Amino acid sequence: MAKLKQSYYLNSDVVFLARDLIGKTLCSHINGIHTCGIITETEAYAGVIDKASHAYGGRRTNRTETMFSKGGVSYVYLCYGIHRLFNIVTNTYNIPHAILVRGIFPTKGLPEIMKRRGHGFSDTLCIGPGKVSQALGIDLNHNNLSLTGKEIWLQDDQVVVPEKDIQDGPRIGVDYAGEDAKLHYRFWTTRYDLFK
DNA sequence: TATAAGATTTACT
DNA sequence: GTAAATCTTATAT
Repeated sequence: MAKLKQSYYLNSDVVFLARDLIGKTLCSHINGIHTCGIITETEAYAGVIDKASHAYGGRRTNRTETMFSKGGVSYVYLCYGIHRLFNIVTNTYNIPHAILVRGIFPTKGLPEIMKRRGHGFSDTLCIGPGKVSQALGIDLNHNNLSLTGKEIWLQDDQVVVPEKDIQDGPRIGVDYAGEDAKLHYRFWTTRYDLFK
């Protein structure tokens, strides 16, 4: 296994990274439980110029502060008062780019994942941003954590997803963002057979 | 100080 | 298909 280095997250092209993350492995080691999953779906949020981003126009609050950090940390926040959404902060200090992880394919600790989710296995067990966090045991305490640390990290398991099997389209749940809602900043694959 | 809306999921009809 | 759960932030009084 090869843990992704911090330099990987400093890339200034957040859309490129969102696509590149498809097929990478997201891991957590929380409360002594080790779980991993291959990323199957992401969305890019391009900071101050992106109406769908919390940081649009340079908005800076206690919540968005994390996104202004240097790339390579986690951004976890509460959505609808219930769900914890896990993001990967990219680019350099003061550039609030982030990538939302919307789906994973479980590869390690499946029993623990099912227990945390409270459901048996299904194709959609970990598909959906709130479900990903729940499956990996991520909560608000894991905001602003280094992604090269011991609790949460990403690694490259040399899984190759062919270009043609990565699809793109408009982001979900951001209709309020006007023209920016139409941008193809969402990437996903359905080739789960590659990960087995 | 108050109100509306949100990067969602789940259960029920 | 519709609604409920539930809380932070932003905008307005």
